[in-house]
Amino acid sequence: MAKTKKSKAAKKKAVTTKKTAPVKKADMESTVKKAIVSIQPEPIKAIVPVEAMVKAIQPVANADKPARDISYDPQAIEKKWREKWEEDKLYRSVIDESRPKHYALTMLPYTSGDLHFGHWYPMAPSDARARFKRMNGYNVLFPIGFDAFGLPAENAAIKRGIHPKEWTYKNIDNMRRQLKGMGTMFDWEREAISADIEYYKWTQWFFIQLFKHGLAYRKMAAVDWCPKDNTTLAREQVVGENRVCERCGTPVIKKDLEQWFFRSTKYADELLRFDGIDWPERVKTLQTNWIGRSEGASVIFKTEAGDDIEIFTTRPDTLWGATFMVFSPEHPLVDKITTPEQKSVLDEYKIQAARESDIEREAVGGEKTGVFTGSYAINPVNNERIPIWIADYVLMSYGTGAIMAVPAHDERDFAFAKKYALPIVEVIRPDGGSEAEEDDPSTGSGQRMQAAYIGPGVMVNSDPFNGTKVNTEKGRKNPGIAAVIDWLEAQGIGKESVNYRYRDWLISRQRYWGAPIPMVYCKTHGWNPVPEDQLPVTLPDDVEWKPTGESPLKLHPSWKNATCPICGEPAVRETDTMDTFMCSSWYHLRYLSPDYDKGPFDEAEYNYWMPVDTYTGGIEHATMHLLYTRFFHKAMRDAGIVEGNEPMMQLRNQGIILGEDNEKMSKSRGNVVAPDELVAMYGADALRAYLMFAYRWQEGGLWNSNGIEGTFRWLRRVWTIFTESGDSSRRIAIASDSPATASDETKRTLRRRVHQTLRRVSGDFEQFEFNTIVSSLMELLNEMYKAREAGAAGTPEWKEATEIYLKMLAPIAPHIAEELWTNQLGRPYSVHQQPWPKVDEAAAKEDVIELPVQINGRVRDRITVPVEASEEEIRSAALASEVVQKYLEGRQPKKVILAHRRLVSIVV
RNA sequence: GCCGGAGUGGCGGAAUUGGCAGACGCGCACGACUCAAAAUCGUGUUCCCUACGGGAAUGAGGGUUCGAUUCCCUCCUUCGGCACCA
Repeated sequence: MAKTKKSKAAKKKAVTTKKTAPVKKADMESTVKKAIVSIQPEPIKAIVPVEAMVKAIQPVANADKPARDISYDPQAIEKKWREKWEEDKLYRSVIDESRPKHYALTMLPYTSGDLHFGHWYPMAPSDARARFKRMNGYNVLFPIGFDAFGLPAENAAIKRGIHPKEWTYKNIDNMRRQLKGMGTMFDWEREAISADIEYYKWTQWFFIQLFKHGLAYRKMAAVDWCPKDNTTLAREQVVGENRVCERCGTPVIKKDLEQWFFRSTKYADELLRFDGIDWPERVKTLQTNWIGRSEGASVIFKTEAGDDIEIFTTRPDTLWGATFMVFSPEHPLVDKITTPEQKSVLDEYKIQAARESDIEREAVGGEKTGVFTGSYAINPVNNERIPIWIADYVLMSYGTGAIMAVPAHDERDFAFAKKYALPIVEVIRPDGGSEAEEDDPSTGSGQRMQAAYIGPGVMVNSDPFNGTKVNTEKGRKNPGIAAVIDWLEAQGIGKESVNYRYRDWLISRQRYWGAPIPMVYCKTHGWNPVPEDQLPVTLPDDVEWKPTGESPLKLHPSWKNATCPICGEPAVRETDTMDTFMCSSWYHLRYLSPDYDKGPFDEAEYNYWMPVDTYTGGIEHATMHLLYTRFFHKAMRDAGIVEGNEPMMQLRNQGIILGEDNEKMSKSRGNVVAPDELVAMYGADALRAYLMFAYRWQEGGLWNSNGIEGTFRWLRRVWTIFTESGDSSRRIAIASDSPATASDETKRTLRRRVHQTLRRVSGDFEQFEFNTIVSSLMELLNEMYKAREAGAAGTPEWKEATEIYLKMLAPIAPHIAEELWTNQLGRPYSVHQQPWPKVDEAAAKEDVIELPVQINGRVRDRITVPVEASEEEIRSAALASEVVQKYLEGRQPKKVILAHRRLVSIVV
C-alpha cells in the first residue's frame, strides 16, 4: 500500500515540476511527509518554514470579491483564544456545592520529551467529553500532570550525558507548551509532577502507611532482574513469552535478593470483584486472568521419614490416582530426602535447571525432564508408597513447589509417567465406559492409556468414593470435588484451598531517579520508617547516577548515613528507590490539592471531587497501573485514609494508533508523525476533530496523514457559512429581521435536522462514540448549506441552527467555535460557558415516514405515509402500491408484516 | 493450548441493536471556475450482467426468521493477553 502511494506521489511530482507552477502541492506534501516520517533523534524540526506551508494551504481571498472574508486562519485564532482563556482562568475548577461534580481524568503522560499521538489520541476526545459535561451543568475537574520519575528518564539522561532532573524538567516545559497547544481545558493550577519534592514526600508517606499496616515488607526472594536496566522488576513488568523487561525488551534473569514488597495479594479476592464500577469487560478479563484464581484443596502427604509435604491440587477427586510426586528442584525438602546414591545425579540436574533460563526450558519443546530422589512418600488417602521425583516443570513460585502427579488425568503428568515408565492408575472413568472397554485406548486404564483423560465421569479405584459422579466444574461447584474435600477435612489430611497466580508487588528499584524508600536500618532495631515529621527523604542531586550495577544512592559518600528512629544510634538508609508505578497510584489524589502541605490531599477537596467519575487511557495498563491503583486505594481505605471501594467509577480505553507501517510508533522505527507539524498546517481544532472522526476510539488503527484534509475542509466550510452569508454580510447569520425567502417546509426541515443532530450528538458524547459526533455535524452542515441555498438565512430557524451548531462544535473544536460565537455571531463570551442546548422533541419529530416495502424479503418499493397513520392504513397503502400489485400478479399475500413502523414485509 | 477483541467498497468507518447495507469522510473520475494550476463548488464512485432493468455481496459454510452485518452452530484469518499455574 505504501509503495503504491509513493509511486503516485512521485508521478505527481514529475508532472508538476515540468510546469513552472508557483505552488507545487505534491512537492510540498512529499516534503512535509519526509519531515514527519523521517528518523529524528531530536524534536523534529520543519524542513519547510511553517509559515510557507500554512500560506500554501490557505485559500487566498479573491481580489475580485473583497467582501468575502473566507480565510480561515487557525494559527491566528487559536493562539488568541488560548491566551484569553488562560488570562480569564476560564478552566479553573473550584469546589461549588451548588453544582454536581464530574471528575474527568486522563492518564498522566510520561515525561518522554515530545507529545505524540499516543497522547493526543486519548486526550483530545477526553477533553471534548469533559467540555461536554461542563456545558451540561457539571462542575468539571479535568486535571493534568506528569509522571516524571523512572527508568526511561534516567536512561535517556545517561545517553545524553545530562542530569535526569534537568532532562525531565526540560521535557515537562516542552510538553506543557504542547499540551496547551491542543486547546485542552486542563486546570493548570492543579498540575502535579511526581518528581517534585512536595509530591514524593507524600509518596514516601504513603509507603510508611502501608508499612505501618503490615502491607509493606522486606523479604529475600528469587526476583526478576533486568540486566540492561540494572534493576529488579515487578512481576507485572516482565512481559511476553520471552519474559522480557517491559521497558527495554531485554530478557530478565532470576536473582536472589532482599527486596521491598507490597502485600497486594491480600486483596486478590477483592480485586476480582468489580462491583459498582463501569469498566470494560476486556480490562476486567485481563485483570481476572492476571490474578489467576484457582479453587481446589491443599493436602498433606508425608515422606517415609514423617516430614509433611503440602501440595495444592484443583483435582482432589483424583487423589487416588496419584502414583508419584514431583518437587521443584528448589524445594526446601529436596536435600533432606535425596538418598546418597542419587545425590550426584540430582545435584547435576539442579545446577542445570538453575542455569537454564525460562526461555531455554521452553525451547526443549515441552519435553519433560526429571530425576528420582530415591525417596518415597505416603499417599494419605490410600497409604500407597509412591516415589518422589524432582522436575523443572514444577515451579517453586506457584502453589507449594510440590505436586502430586496423577498421570491418568493430567497431560503433563501423563507425559512424564510415559517417559519414565511410572505407573498410571485410572480413577475417573468416562460416562458409559466400562471394564469391557478397557482395551479401548481412549477409555482404558493402566499402561494401555494413550492420553490423560480430563473429562467428566465416575470415580473408580477410589475407595470409599467409587461410583461418585464428577463433572468438569471447578471447586465446590463440582459435587465430586465437594464430597472429597469434606472427607479430607473430616480425616484431617487436607482442606479446601485457593491459589493465585498473582504475586506481591515488588517495588524496590536499584536506580537513582525515583522516590527514595523512606526506611532506615539499625543493627539493633532492624528496619524502621523515617519519622513522618522528617519527611521527605530528599533525593540528592550530587550523585553519580550513571549505571554501575549498584544502586547509585549507595555510592553517595554521606547520604545513606542516618540515625535509628528508635535508639538514635548510627543507622543506614535504604538506598533503593520506589517503582514509579507507586507514584502514579495516587496522582489523582494529588491533583485535588497539589500545594497542600498538611497531608497528601486536602480532605475538603477529596470529599467534593472523589471518586473519579470517568477515567480514560490505554488498555496496556490493565494489569499494571490499573491494578496497582485499585490495590493502593483498597489498602488506603483499610488504613482509613480514603473512602469507598474503588477509585475510578467508569473506565474507557482508547485503542492504539499505529504508524503507517502497521508498527507501534517509535522514534527508533522512524514512523513517528509529529502532531506539532500537523497543528502548524491545519490547526489544533482540525487535528482534534480528525482524531475523533477517523477511528472507532476504542479500536484505534493505522495513522493516515491524508485524512486530516477532510476535517480541515469541514471546519473551513463551517467558517465559510458563518462568515459569508450572502449580501448582507455577517449580520445575516443572526438577523431575524431580514426578508426570509425560505418556505415553511425548508424551515421545518432545518429545525428537524438540527434537533435530530443534537439528540444524536448528546447521546454519542455519553457513549464515547466520537466518530459519529463529527460525522453528524458534517451532515448537519451539509443540510445547512442546502437550507441557506433555499433562503433560510435570516430566519429565526437559521439563527437557532447557527447557535446550536456552535455549541455542539465547541467541545470538539474549541477555538473556531469561540471565534465564530463571540466575534461573528456577537454572542456573549464564552461559548464554553454556555449551557448545552435542549432537544426539542417536537421539532425533531418527522411529519411523514418512508417505509420500504419488501416482497419475499426483497425491497421492491417505498411508500410514504403520515406519522400518525394507523397500522391498517400503512398496510393498505403498501398493498395499493403499483409495484406491489405487479409482483402479486393477482394473488393474495400470505402475510403482511409491519415491523416497528419501519418496514412492510409482504410474503407471497 | 487457554482467555478476550476484531473481520463490512481502493481506504478510515456508519447502520437507531433483528428491519432500506455502505451514512460521513479520504481517495479516485468527470464537470464548472481559471490563460493555466492550486483552492473552491457540482456530479459520480461496492461488484457483476444483455444495464431507466435485474442479480450478487458485510471472512467462509450451515441454521433460526417474513427478514440476519446483528442471534445460534462449525470453521478461517487477524490483533492482544496468559501460558509446564498443578
